[in-house]
Amino acid sequence: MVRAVYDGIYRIIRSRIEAGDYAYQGFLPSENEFIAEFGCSHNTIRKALGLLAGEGYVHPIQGKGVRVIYRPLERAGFVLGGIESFKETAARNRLNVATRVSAFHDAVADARISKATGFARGEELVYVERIRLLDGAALILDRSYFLKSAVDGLTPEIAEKSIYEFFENELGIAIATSKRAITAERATELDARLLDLDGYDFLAVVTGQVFRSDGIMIECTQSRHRPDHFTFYSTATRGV
Amino acid sequence: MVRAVYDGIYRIIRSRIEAGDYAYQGFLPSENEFIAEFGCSHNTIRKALGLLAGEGYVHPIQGKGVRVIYRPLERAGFVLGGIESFKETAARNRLNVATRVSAFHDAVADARISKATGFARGEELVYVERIRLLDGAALILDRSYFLKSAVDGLTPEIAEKSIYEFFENELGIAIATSKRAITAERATELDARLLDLDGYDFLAVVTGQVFRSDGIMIECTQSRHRPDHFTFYSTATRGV
DNA sequence: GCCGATTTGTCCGTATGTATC
DNA sequence: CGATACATACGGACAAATCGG
Repeated sequence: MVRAVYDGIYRIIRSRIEAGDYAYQGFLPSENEFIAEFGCSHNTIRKALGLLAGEGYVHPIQGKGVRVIYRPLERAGFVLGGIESFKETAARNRLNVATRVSAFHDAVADARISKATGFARGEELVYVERIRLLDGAALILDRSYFLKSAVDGLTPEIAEKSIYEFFENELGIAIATSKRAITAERATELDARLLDLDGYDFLAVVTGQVFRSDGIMIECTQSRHRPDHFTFYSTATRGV
Repeated sequence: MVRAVYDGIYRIIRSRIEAGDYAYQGFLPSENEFIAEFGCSHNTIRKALGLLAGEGYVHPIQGKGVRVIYRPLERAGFVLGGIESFKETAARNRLNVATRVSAFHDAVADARISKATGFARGEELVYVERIRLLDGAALILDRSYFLKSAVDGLTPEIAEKSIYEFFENELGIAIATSKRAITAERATELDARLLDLDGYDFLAVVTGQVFRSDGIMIECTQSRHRPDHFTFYSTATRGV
């Protein structure tokens, strides 16, 4: 895929910030300096800087400059908040990761499922239950409903690897938008049976809907995390 | 403050979506139709639509249109994920809300505080501990450090009302960016003493940093929520 | 399969407003 | 006041995806 100009510039500036080339609390070069460096237009630079601001790397101040507010994360754990798959996350954190599929069967959205997931009543689905292991400990329980028509050819073997890779490489599906809700809940019998709770009797729960690039919801997943390995990061910006 | 054109258009379209004028899974009018309606340029409409997409209201599909993916929330609780104050949230949910200040004193950032909050060592701070009551039940414990130089004139009486209103109206401070991390944690002795835990022994914890519009961090707050009243919403978009 | 109309995506150049110093 | 820097808005051009004939 050929990348857009603004995306390339965004990545370059982001990597410089992460490398510390631009100091925390310092200012980036001005927009005009970037225009001179990259040979692009005002709007293109602004789009790249807008992405960085939206992700909490920088903060623009009218009349002064664009301040760097990024610092490396201190607490270990999963970096969420953007769209990042389990495998990507594990790789970033250099952990030994495995997935075990504990259930895999078809289902039809009845009233209960429809209310919980947002799929329409009667929709044909596939139910997948996965356990995520880090360095041998079962830390995450994923319970997913997929839109059956969208994941034709999905097997337990594929689910053990990465369903996202299957989406993108085999089915050519581009994931675009996802919505998540984070809550904290008491661990259930099922959680206790499938996870290494290590004394914990509560979990951090992420319930998410995934939309294909044509806007159709194709997945609703509930991820139940042992709390000591879970952190969800989020950045918000108020319209000035 | 005079609002920007794109912001007004964004609000109009958003309110139509929330009112159901544009159906879930249906398409918005095309960009050209909006241009005709609002009498503005292509880019201005795109900026408004970009805001809606970023907040999970719509999902644009190249060559087809902009699909509505918003639906009213089902689960009661706090709407977070954007920047919304406790009072705004309570008003939206029509709850009877009160705040009690349980501690209020100056502090200096030592090694421990500096590591936990991100304030520099030696920085002069104000520590504020607040309990949020909904319909008489103590559900949330807020423990905040403020940059002393930025909140001059802050009193316990003001903290009982809204510190954000104090920021914006008295001090003329505009809050711009905030970063948050969500975790689930075991309730402490302090939590049990100050909150109505109602049998729960764990909490949803939001640790957040607030940046003033000049990019300086002025607040670091940890909000500890009883889990049955807490939900954090988030929308993510993967760069196509 | 091709072509043309429609729609969103990207990029440019320019102008003007507003805040900071 | 002027210089600098970010913010907003416009108009135009072309690319890419979709859909219907």
